Amino acid sequence: MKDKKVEYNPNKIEAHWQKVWEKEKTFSPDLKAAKKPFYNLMMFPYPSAEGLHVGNMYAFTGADIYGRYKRMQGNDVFEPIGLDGFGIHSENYALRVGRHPREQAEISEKNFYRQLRATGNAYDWTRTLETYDPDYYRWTQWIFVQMFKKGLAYRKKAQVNWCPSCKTVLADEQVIEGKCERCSSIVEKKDLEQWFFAITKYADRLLLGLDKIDWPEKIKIAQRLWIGKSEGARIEFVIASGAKQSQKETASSPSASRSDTIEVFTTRPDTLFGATFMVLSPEYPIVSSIKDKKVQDYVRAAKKRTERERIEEGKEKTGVFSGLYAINPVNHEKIPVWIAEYVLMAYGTGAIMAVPAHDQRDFEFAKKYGLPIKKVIVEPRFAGVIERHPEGVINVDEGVNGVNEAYEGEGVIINSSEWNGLKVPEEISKVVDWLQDTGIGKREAHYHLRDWLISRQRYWGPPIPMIFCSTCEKNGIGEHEDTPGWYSVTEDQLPVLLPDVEDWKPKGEGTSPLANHPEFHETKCPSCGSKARRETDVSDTFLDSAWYFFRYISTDDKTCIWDPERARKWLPVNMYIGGAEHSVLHLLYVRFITMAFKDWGLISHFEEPFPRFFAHGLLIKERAKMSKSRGNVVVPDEYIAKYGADALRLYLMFLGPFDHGGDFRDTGIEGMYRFVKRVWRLVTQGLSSKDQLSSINNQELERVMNRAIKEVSGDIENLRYNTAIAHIMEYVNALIDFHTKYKILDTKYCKSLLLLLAPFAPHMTEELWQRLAVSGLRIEETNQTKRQLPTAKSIHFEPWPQYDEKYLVEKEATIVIQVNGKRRGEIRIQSSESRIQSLVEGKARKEVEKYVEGKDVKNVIYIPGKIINFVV
RNA sequence: GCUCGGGUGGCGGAAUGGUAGACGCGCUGGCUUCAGAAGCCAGUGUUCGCAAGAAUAUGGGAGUUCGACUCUCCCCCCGAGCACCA
Repeated sequence: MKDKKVEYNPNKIEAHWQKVWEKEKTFSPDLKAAKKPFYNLMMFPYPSAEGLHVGNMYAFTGADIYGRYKRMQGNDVFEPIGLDGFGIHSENYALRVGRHPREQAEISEKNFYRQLRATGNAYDWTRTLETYDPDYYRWTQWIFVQMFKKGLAYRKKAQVNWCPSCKTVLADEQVIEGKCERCSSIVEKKDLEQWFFAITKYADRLLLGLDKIDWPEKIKIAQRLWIGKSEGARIEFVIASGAKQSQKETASSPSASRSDTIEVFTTRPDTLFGATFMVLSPEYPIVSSIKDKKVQDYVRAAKKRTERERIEEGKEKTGVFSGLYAINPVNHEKIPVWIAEYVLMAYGTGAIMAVPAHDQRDFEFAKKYGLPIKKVIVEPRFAGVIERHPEGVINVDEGVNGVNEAYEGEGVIINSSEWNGLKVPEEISKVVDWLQDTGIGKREAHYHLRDWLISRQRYWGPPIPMIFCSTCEKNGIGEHEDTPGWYSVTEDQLPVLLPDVEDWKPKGEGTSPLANHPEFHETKCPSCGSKARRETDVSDTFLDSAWYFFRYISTDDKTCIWDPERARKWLPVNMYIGGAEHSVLHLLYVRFITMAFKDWGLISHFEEPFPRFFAHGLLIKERAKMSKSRGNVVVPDEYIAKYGADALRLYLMFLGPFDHGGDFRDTGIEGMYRFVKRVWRLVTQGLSSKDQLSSINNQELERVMNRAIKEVSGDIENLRYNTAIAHIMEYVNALIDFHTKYKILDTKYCKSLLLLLAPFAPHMTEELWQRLAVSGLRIEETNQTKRQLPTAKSIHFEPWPQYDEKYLVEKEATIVIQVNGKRRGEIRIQSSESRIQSLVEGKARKEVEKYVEGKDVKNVIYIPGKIINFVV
């Protein structure tokens, strides 16, 4: 080439376009005027000062590509970014580096935003938000106040998860395998009074809503299991009179309203006749009133162990007889009441009816302590036998003695008077109806989901906007009748500012550092005016991130939580992309908060915040998750400096399917950098005018282009970026071959190539697009030192290329010939002829004569245009 | 223990009933160069063979089918989530 070569210089190009896009507000849609709003959102990042690593970049780039594709399809795409920098994650980082969280937040913010800019994502930089900004957390606090006003926020003394290292309580969702979600310390149980959000009131809606949303099945299943609905019945057992314990009424608990009965929850009311004993959890209220020394020793030993120890001690069940008896309400048998660890206070009523014949745990317990086992369900194949025994009593001991497991499968009820012959599980419902009619029990569902423990004994978070007045408490007055002494902070007093204090580190005494600051917590009661105290705990980080996408649409308006008109236009979020690790944390909380907003009338046209969610895979390094402690965190900066963000974006997306993640090894980046340079060279050197082309038959090229458009479009729509890039590469290879052969190339092929590549490599495609617009044909070195603002419309607003089916058909078809399913040859044939089977068969037959010769052709299978198989 | 993903060349992966290994990395040989880089050309699952060619091959085993990486059943291995939930 004689032309002056135009060198590819990614650093220069990328910095230039990033500046231009931000200055021109290229990716800041007019939220009011937009005609085709498309809210493209990536999961909220929390910034640490190590900053953004390639794992984050992997996720964000994948989300950005989708947004850019939607923009080129004519949508007004809104792609905001912000920082979830309030809360325990950020505070723990500040602790580690020994800097005040506020100071650290400033450093992290600057660094994180710088890195995010360098990745070239199409963020709307005019609408960033940070959760630690008082203009933001004012509304987080406002949400808390609304929760309190609607009775969804309440205080309760309960056994809660306590992380001894983070020195705070945690929600159930934040305990992973008995360990702290943040620091992996073993979580302890503590009896503390805390604030909760009543997410369980939404359990059924959270469950039902899953059927209506387009989320990965995996995530939906995880949420279903977490919500964990089990349907059954609550059944009351009366304690047999004659038990001489003095039963003092203990602290009122919903599960033990009366001390002379024991209520149980069971999913198998059909086995009630088989209940031969009962088991109470060691924490069950009446247990403490049993004076027996053996009982109290057992209970004390059990309580001393952590939950984790109890589980780790394995399947070996231990227990002690309480001395009490209860009456089985259906057959009036007197059955013993035991106390055992394997029954958990936290689930159901903390007491169970034990049916050893049909529950493996009860079975093991019964075997160990020699308790009776009564079979009340038989396998379906015995159904006929039961009909011949009107009493429904057959082989009571069959399958029990000498067998070492309970029968938990489906079957038919026996030994249960009028229930005999009912099929289970199909007819359990009839049993429950019967129990309801006779007043023995009532239909009930229980959930694994617990209320969301929202308070944290930490500094770096939004102070919970509540005030406690002991005077009012004494008088039994409060904002609600049932919350004496407690008042929410009035709206005009929000935000309750987090004060700058020196002793911000967690103390571990069950209170927040703010408890040491009277200047913060001393206040006046909003009702009676006497001395009162502010709540000093802060709220959970997950509350900050549970509503951020509402705020993005109105960051310019400080007078309301969001502009309702914009909400109607922009919400719900069209596409949400993030990690699967939040399936039962963030993604559940967000759905709950959104449903609450709907009930409060803040929104009306939706209650699922994310109708479409895509879970990307995890980018790992050397087969392990990137983490500071492993020392395998890869930062994108040096790669961007060396190869440019465009090459790195392409490399990351080419690694494998976006929902699978991948292992980051930098060997492949070189190859991708070469690819980017090849494209650059092709477009800068290879263009000629149309007239020169008239003599060359470029039908094949036309087909390749249309095919590329079709494949790339479909792949991006399904977020299959790796194959999209592969198809772009095939297209590039075809263009280079053509150019090598004829030395010319029609500009339109280069243009379509740039358009297809634009979402992946936004900077270099913009640069080439703009140069093409200026020069029309041949790109030469322009005066780079005096760059002007773009003269043409940004490539990122150009319409996405369309393909035409008619160019996709090949003139010649290759038909593979098989004999008995084995490939034996192939023929090429005019596409028009491929429809005529006899013709194809004849030609194919000749081709594979040596394999068919002298044999009977029993069958010929022909798939037009693809394959022909002779069966001999 | 239960639930959900996976298992394909030296590597990442493609192909969801019709030519297994697209696309890329790596590697081998060649061209170009003073040299390097970059670039270009050819090759690259395994076994036998100088070659033509043949056999064989998608964790293992069985099955359905004219035809199976793809569907069904059993087993092995890896990863993720939940876990004494009554």
